[in-house]
Amino acid sequence: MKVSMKVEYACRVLAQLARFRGNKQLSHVEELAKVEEIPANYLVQILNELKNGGLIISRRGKQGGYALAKNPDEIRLNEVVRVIDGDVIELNFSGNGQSGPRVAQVWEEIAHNLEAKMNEYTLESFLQPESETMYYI
Amino acid sequence: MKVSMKVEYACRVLAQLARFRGNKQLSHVEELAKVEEIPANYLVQILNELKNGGLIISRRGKQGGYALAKNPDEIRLNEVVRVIDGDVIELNFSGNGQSGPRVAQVWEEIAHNLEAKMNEYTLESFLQPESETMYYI
DNA sequence: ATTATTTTCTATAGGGTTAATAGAAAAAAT
DNA sequence: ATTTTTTCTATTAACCCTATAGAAAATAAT
Repeated sequence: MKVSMKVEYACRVLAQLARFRGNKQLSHVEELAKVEEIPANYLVQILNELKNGGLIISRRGKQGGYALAKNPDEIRLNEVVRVIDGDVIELNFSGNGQSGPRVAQVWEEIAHNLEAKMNEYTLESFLQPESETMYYI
Repeated sequence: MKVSMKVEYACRVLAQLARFRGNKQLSHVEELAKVEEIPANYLVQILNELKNGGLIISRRGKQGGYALAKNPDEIRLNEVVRVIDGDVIELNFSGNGQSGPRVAQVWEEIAHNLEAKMNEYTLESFLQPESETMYYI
C-alpha cells in the first residue's frame, strides 16, 4: 500500500505553482523540474495530467507555461491523487469467498476515512511552515 | 495507492480462522482455500507469512493445520497489513526539491491517520454482520 | 513570414513487483 | 513405514511504474 513517486512529484510541483500564484509570468517545465528536482521529461507528463484534470492551466509557445487553475486553498489533496492515480484508494476486492463481502465492506470504510482525511488538506498545507492544522468547511 | 490481493486474501483467511476459534481441530490449507476461494498454492505462502508474523500458529503432519494465535479481538488490522505488506503505508518520499520536506511532512500525517484508523478494527470486525463501530481501549 | 520557444502527444523500454504455480523436504501421527 | 500436512524455495508470466525520447502543434517575437 504505497504512494507513488508520481503523486509526490505532483504535490511538489503543485506546491511550487502555489508559490507563484498571482504571478503574471507562467512557470516553465524546465524551471519547475530544476527547483523541485524532478526529471523534466517525466514532469511533462504529470503536468499534462494535471491540466487534463483541471487543476492547472497552460499556454503554449513563447511566454507559455503553467499556472494553477484555482487558488491553492481550493485544490484539495484527494483531488490531486484522484487526477494522478485514478482513485484515492484502489480496492480490487472481489468480495469472493465466505468472508469476502464483509471484508470488502470494512475496507470500504477505511478507504472512505482516508479520503475524508485527504479532503482536509489543500495546496496551502504545503506552504505552511509547520503543522498548522487544517479544517474544512 | 492500492491494497493488494495478498492483503485481501490474508483478511479473508484470518476471518475464517476467527470463525473456528476455540475449535480443537486445526484448519487445513485445502479447506481454507476452498471456502474462501483462494488459490491453495498461493494461500500457503500467505499462511506462512502470517505464522512468521505471529498472528497464527501451525502444526505439521496428521492432525496438523492452522489456528489463530490470539483472540480475534486482539488482532488488529494494521498488524495484518504490516505482516503482509511490510508497512501500512509506504511513502518513498525523497524529501528532495524545494517543496519536498513539507510535502513529506503532510503525507506523514495522513499515513499516521490511516494507521490509527486501521488500529480501530480487529478480526472481529470481519465477523459482525453490519457496521457495528469498533472502539479500542 | 520566419524563427525561437514552449507545450502536447505518443511510443517505447527497463526494472521491479505481484500473483500464481510447482515440487521437494521436513515433521508428525497412525 | 506410510500417510498427511506444513515448510521452504525456485521459477514464471503478466503487469505497472518510472523514465526517456522525439516529433508535432501552437504561440510570441523579430
